[in-house]
Amino acid sequence: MKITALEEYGLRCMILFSAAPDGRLTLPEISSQEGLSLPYAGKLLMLLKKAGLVKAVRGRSGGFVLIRPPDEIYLKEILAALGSSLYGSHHCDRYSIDDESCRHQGDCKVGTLWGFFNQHIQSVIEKVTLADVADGKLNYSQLTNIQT
Amino acid sequence: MKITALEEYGLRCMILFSAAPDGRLTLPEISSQEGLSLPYAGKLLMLLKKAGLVKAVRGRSGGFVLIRPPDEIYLKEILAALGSSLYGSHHCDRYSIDDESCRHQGDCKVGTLWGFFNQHIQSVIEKVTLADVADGKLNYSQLTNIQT
DNA sequence: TTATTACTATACCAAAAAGTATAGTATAAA
DNA sequence: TTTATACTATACTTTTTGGTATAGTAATAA
Repeated sequence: MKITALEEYGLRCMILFSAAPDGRLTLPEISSQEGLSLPYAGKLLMLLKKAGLVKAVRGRSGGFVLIRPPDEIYLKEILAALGSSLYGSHHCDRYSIDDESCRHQGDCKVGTLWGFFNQHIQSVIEKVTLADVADGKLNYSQLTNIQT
Repeated sequence: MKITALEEYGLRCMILFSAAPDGRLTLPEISSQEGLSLPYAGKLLMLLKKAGLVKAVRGRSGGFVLIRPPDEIYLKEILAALGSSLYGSHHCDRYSIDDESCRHQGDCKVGTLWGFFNQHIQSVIEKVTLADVADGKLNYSQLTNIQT
């Protein structure tokens, strides 16, 4: 199982906004603070913008700002903008050998397992906000209680 | 977040053994039952063999068998044989831009988050066996209770 | 003993993800 | 109005993962 680079760096960028004095960051600032190349930072911010999480101001004194305060932005939105979930409808498309449908249609043992993992992760990220993560005060038992 | 192809297909192969009449399967059998090419099935079984989960018998009436009964093989062993965990020591190596160490050394917000997800997954797979998965009788609340 | 069937190993090709290069458009300050 | 600074878009290169091809070794049944 893997975290993708987009998820890793994209989330790091979002966290930067929480700590930014006036909530505004330019690409050069993001790039240098996270040690990313400028075009790559641009690529990440475009993804976040298309998902409606940040808005961009062009021109000389431009930059990016969060569309909402950090405590109103859920991790689920951020991660959805940067990649796909651990297990979803796309999964069987990807891993089916037969042309039309998965060989394990209707009785997919591994799918059930991945589904459980995904279910847990979704239940966490739909309740945890960007502010929670940026504060650095999350703890494990808190997260496992979150799902009810 | 993604499940790798090795994890997907490798686990499917392990499940096959649970259902095999005498517990023995040849590569051609595995290949045809899972719809994988013969060399690819071979690659998967070599990984599982190197991890000490199956043993191979060469020659005309050869094949593979599980090294232990399915209820004594834990998912953790299988998944470890097929790939790396969602979050571990390798993570910061991979995603550090600066040459020597990660830029977020000692205060990695995203690392904390991934760590929690990983912690949950590990707590499940170290207690669930291949037999549990093959039986298809797992359920979500059972899995969330398993971690204590 | 020989042919068949099976595992084993290595090299190779293809596709997707990761990351870079470059050229352009918009805006505000000088 | 010009220039500097910032966002935007597209094409390209590199690396990793996914998957194939092929040649070889081992063991058994005829």
